[in-house]
Amino acid sequence: MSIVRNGDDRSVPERCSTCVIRQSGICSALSGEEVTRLSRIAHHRTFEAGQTILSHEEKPAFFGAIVKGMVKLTKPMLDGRQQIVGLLFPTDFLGRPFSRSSPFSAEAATPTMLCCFRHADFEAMLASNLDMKQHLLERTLDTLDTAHEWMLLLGRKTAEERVASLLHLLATKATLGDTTGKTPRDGVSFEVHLRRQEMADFLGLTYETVIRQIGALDTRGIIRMDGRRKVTVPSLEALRLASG
Amino acid sequence: MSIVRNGDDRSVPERCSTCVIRQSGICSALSGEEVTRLSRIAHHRTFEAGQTILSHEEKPAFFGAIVKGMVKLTKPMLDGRQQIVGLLFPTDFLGRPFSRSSPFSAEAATPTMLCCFRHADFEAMLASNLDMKQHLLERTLDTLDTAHEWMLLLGRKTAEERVASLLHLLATKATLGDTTGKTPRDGVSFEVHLRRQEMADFLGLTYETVIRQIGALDTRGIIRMDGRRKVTVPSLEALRLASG
DNA sequence: CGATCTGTTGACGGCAGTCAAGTCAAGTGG
DNA sequence: CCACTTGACTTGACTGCCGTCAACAGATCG
Repeated sequence: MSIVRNGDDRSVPERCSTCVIRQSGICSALSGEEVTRLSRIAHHRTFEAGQTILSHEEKPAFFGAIVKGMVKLTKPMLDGRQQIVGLLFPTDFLGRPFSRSSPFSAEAATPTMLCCFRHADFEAMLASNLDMKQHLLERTLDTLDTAHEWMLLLGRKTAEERVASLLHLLATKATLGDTTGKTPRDGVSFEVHLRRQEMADFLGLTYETVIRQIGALDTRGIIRMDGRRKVTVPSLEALRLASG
Repeated sequence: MSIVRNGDDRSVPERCSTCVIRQSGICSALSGEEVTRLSRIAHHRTFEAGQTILSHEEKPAFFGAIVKGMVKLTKPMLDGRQQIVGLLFPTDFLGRPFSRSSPFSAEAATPTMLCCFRHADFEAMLASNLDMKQHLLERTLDTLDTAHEWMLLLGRKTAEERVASLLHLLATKATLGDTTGKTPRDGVSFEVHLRRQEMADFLGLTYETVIRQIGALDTRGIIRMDGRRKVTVPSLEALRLASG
């Protein structure tokens, strides 16, 4: 095994065919033979929590697929206000093809592993592989749908509904991690890896308000906090109702 | 000329090659020969202001490109709150390919003309025409970028900054209509075709607040209102600064 | 054991929402 | 032509949700 430095692990994925995101990542559009070709231009990189992956307005060096962890996309204002415009989870695609500069910056929210492709390599592959382009188009359309959902949240939902929405999203993503295949009817537990300030930046609130609304949801029995990070949701349906 | 009924003008565009959006619409990805093919499956439809084009959660019957007018995309909540998640202008693409149902409803905000393609026809054309798919992908990525901009607005901007941002957008779109080719240094005038409530639904505010912030921008000299719809912007740059 | 970062709680204030009149413009019908 | 209606817009008074400011608690680490 090669030594892994943060953000700079150049090792080639040993076998794309056994990769955890092979079935649903951008590479799922490829045939077995093509994946072999892909493995030649792909390399894994790891990032610590808090480490910057792409900087706003800079030309990005690479594209990537999230293999493990969570990535947040943020847009800044001149005076320091900022908004998180996207959260990426395993199999999600990171990067902005066909643009000179990234319209957002990307930061690892948890320890993260990416499967990266150099800019030129990836766009060449896109040009020659139609299924991959199709896959990327469908992914982008889905991302646009979720962006619209969050616009509804930011424009019209109350603070409590916003916090409930975020926790519902995180609960859902955490459940997906389980390979049991069934949705648990009662009791979902998971860890919130976002700090209060990050939750606030995602929800268009202040971190004090996030804290208070978490408290309110706890009091109402819709969630149960166990320490600062562990959340238990007795009923996903109740949480969904609370999210508007 | 055939008789045009609202929303039901089935006439074939006489000559796509002379269409106002030929240079930059979805059809700009097509060669001269292909456009001839396109003109066989395209038909124009007109809509009055306020008329519904696509209903939320219903299977859309067609896709289209905006030829003239303005279309708003809205997402509703169960209790009546709603958020406008997109405004479409000439050359913009309307519809959600690869989805059984539309995640938003579309309504004509002004008298509007669309160039429509039936669902099946369009997806067939998309499958066989790679440049068209490429064009749609790039358009979708651009749309996603603007959605991110509006998330920043909805999450972090003040009421005055929001109203200024919308007026700046409308001023810019109105200027594009001019074929002078140059950006006017001083004095842009245009009509706001959105009602106050619609502006509020786009900005995540109430219509009373929109009215007050328009008044505030007028008082500050950043815009000048002439009646209820006519807006004059002495300096686009000043308006941009006021929009955060 | 202090330094630092994150999270929590309380007091207070302001921006924007809510509620309620009232104005204006356009249309309708007697 | 005028009374009446309707819908969009405007203005004012008041409220409250959430932001601001500040103090404090816990956790982690050198």
